[in-house]
Amino acid sequence: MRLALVHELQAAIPACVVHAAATIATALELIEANQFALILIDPGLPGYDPQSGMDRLKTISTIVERTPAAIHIVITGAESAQEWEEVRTIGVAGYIAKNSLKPGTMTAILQTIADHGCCVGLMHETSMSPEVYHTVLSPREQELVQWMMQRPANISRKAIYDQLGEHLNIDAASAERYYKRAKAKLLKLGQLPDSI
Amino acid sequence: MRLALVHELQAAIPACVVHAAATIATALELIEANQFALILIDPGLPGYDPQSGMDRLKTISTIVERTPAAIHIVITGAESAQEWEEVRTIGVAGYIAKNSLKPGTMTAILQTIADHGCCVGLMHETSMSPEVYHTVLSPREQELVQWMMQRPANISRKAIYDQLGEHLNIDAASAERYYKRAKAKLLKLGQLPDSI
DNA sequence: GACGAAAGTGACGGCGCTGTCCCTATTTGC
DNA sequence: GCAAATAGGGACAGCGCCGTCACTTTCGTC
Repeated sequence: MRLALVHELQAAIPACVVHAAATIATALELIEANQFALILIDPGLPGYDPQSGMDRLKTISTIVERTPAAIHIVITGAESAQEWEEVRTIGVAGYIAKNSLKPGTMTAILQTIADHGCCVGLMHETSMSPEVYHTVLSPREQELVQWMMQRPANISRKAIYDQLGEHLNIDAASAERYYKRAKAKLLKLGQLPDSI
Repeated sequence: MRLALVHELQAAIPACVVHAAATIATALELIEANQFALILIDPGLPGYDPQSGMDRLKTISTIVERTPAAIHIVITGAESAQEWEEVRTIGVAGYIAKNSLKPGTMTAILQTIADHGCCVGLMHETSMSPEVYHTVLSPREQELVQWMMQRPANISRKAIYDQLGEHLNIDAASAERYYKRAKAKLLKLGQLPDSI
């Protein structure tokens, strides 16, 4: 889980160094030994950390107080607008619900913080369409299949190719070829979804 | 977060197809449209799902009842030995705490289920050493640096190379070269950690 | 002074993913 | 019927990661 966050961060910030801590104790060691520009805090479940009986708010404020030079973002599983208000007064710049953390969201969040000084929030899942992942497909192929499966019936495939070309900065023709290769792979392995 | 789980699964099971659902509603659609061999359930935070007021146990039992042919594993953030006992009687084969979910754990869990029929549990973090991730390093290099930083003072680097060679099925000499290349990269970019 | 452990550097083949280009049937719509 | 969209397959260069081989230098110790 930590790793997933690290990857999101690395995707959002090219050429960065990320330190991760499993417990509050190690986190406190880290912020004493290093100067961080950005700190993500996941307070974990209430009263979870075995090392200390600290609760969520105490955990957050402790870290924020000891690192006044850094920008702070709280990642939480149990989102709460009230908590967001509370941590905001402490000096936290962002508050993200894990549920709204899709690939790329981190980039957007950081951008918003950079622009509007601080302050971002939480939104609920909008796309509830199921997701399918095939190990035989490369990431690009995977993405193409994903997009194509979400295509509304009244839109031509060609339009999707164009969209994708723009979105990924590649030729629409290349996008087309990706999709075809992906489909061929799935067909050969008998993993052809009905929805294609 | 879902993605992280999917990746763990894909790493554990070569050549598989993974379906993922963001909500119980979509999950129920999926299990009606497909025949699954393995089902991971993350009941989420208590009373979280906006679509239904189902609580954790109800969510789990609903899914288990409707898919008698599948093996079920529950992934939870708020681990509880009592809950594990409860879901076990329902027919759940595994119970994993998110905190003990390190890369590779999934493989071990599935192996244990395959061997011992069912039944796996939860253990707390043992290694609390901090983790560092550099975008400039390739995964292999990253791993090498990680290992080397955890080296006890009384063990020669050569011994680590041998360990790694065995662990990764590569030449100890190659491991040595990886480490050196990684160090060179970090040095050139001024990101040299003190602990090397 | 000699010898071995450790450090630093350069180069190479293999492989998979990416993005591109080209060519041919079949189906769909006007 | 004709044109455009859809479907299918084959080839290629670039690039990064992986694993390997070889060579030089520095340091500490015996």
